[in-house]
Amino acid sequence: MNKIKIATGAKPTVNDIARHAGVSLATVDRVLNARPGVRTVTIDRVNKAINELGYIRDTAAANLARRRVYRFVFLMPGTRSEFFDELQAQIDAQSFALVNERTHLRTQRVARFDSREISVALDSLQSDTTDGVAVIAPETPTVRDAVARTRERGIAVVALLTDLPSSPRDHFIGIDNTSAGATAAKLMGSLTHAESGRILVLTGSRLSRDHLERRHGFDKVMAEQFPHLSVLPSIESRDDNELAEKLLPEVFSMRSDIRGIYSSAAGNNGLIQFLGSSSAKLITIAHELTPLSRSALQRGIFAALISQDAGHIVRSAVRLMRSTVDAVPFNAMQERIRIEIFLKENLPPC
Amino acid sequence: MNKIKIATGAKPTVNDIARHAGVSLATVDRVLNARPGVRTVTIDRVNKAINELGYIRDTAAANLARRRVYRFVFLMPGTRSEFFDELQAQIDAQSFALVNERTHLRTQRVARFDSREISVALDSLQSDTTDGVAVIAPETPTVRDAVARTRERGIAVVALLTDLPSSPRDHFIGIDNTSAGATAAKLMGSLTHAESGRILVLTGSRLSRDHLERRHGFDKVMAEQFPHLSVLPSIESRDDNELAEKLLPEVFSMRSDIRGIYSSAAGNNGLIQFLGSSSAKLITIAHELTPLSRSALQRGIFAALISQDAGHIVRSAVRLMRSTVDAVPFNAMQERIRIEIFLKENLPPC
DNA sequence: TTGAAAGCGGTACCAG
DNA sequence: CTGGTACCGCTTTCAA
Repeated sequence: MNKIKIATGAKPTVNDIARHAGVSLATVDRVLNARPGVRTVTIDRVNKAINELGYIRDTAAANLARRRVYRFVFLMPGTRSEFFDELQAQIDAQSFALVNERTHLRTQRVARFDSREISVALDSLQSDTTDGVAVIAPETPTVRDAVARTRERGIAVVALLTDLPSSPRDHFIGIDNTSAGATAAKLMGSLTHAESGRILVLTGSRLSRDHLERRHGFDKVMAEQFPHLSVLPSIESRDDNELAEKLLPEVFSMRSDIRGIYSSAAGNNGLIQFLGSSSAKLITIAHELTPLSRSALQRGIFAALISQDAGHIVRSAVRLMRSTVDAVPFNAMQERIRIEIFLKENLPPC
Repeated sequence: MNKIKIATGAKPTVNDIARHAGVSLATVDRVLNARPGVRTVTIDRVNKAINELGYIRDTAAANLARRRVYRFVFLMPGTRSEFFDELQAQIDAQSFALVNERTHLRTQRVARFDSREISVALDSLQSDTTDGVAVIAPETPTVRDAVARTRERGIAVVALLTDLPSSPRDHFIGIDNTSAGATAAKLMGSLTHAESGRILVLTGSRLSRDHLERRHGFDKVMAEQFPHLSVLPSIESRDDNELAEKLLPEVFSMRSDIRGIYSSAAGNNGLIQFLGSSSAKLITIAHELTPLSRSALQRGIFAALISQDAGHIVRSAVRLMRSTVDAVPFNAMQERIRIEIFLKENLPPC
């Protein structure tokens, strides 16, 4: 069975391989890194030694000798939101923590959440200064082509938050938004003990794939499991103030049978303001754990929160870009971003 | 403000420090590692250079030169359960993944979940073969003393799953079980739409601190928020079969007003068996995402699951043991284990 | 097609 | 108390 691998106690090194195969260090290295200029017979000898000794390359030492550094950029929409701020904070934190892992992070913001601008930004990335990019972008042909060009230049591309399945991105890091919407619906239906009534849905940009998916998942579960509650058409506002001061008061003055609100967008400021001053007894479910939403949950203004961990997303993106450029495998389980549910009871401290 | 740190582009190395301070490499190393035999004035010169150049030590290179290896052991109760199996699987997976991070993991099982045996196992750990231990143990004076002795021998000790707050353990890796119980209660109360009725609680060992805490958190929230549902005294069984074949049928034959079951223990096998064959319409909430519980959730036998990520726990334990032995800081946010809530809708695929 | 030797950023032993 | 130097495991010229 295990006649392979002589357990000498110590892990074999390139020197052991060289000696065992009767070649020099340089040749072992050539084989290890698939460099040209080695006879097939020699390659075989080296590989035989590698297998027999059970050699595993020490990546830390290799990176040291190679003076390898990873230069990654996070391409983010200029749109401000508490969640993007949190993401930015996590990038900065990692950026600092990663200096002694030879990994450099930088953030680049494009003015708007716009295919054209994002594609220009992607095209401006040079492979001699950038090894990988994590991009938050809508799924459009323009973006798809820019992603393809970027990868062709030898830059790893990972999609953040919203997937680009039609693009040749290397990985997607984020949640399944259809499931997230479905989860919100299940919570909404369970927490609302009314016999009947309506549910209001607040959405971000109707153009954004993730919001559509959330809405879709939400509607499906509401219809299937909670038919006594009917879901109103989405309302979309350009900014938080407009929502609080105009749209919401308008809707509530017209209808008195609204039992719950599902806010699938990122900004909750206006909503929280409105709820704080309103006397309506509502079940409100929103997305993303932020200082504002945490406080709303704690005060009972929000009933539940669906979230994705910004720190995890950033760390995952870095690991995946690294494993892409190194062409090494990664731990799929560790990189899976969870759809987190927060109630007041399981809110992490601090 | 930032007159410090000359941005030469490249990160300064020990050589730069030595040159800048006008001393040798060896002296820089002595200062860096707080080794004796350096004049205060020289120490100051070196530290000045370190600050001026903004030196950050390359841990990978240091570990290479030092030929440092980390040898950690996971001390687990022999008690089998799906969750412990998952934990074991994650340890094995990490063990493999960590070979080229110079980290060796091994598992040691004690026959029973017993203070005495655990303390004997801890005492048998030698600091020349072990750098750290992650231990799952009940909080007793015996364990506390063994933990103290182990740390005195220079071995890092972290508590897994159940905290040992009165022990001098270096870290606790796990969830707040009181909050976990509270979360279960909130879900139970929300998902049970009955006007009145009783809730059955199944517990593991009544001796285990985490089960007591879960029960406590559960009772508190039930009493405060759902007074129309009354919680029955815990029932505890020695094994899963006994539960399914004797205890549960007995209870249900005596009471017809049971609306929900909260299983705070780890084993769900017997419970699932019983529920599968029973016709009672119940809301059941259990702990830990495992193949069995996942399937039960998917089939609607369980309404919700409270869980903690075994992979995360193992990775966290390793990182914390490492940062303890190296006496370097760690990222508290990353090490915080979340109280995860799973509904059918947000179950991760696969 | 192959090998010798000089590092990468640190550590640690030995001499002075 | 301080400096010189070999070396950790691997990569990379430069010659042969």
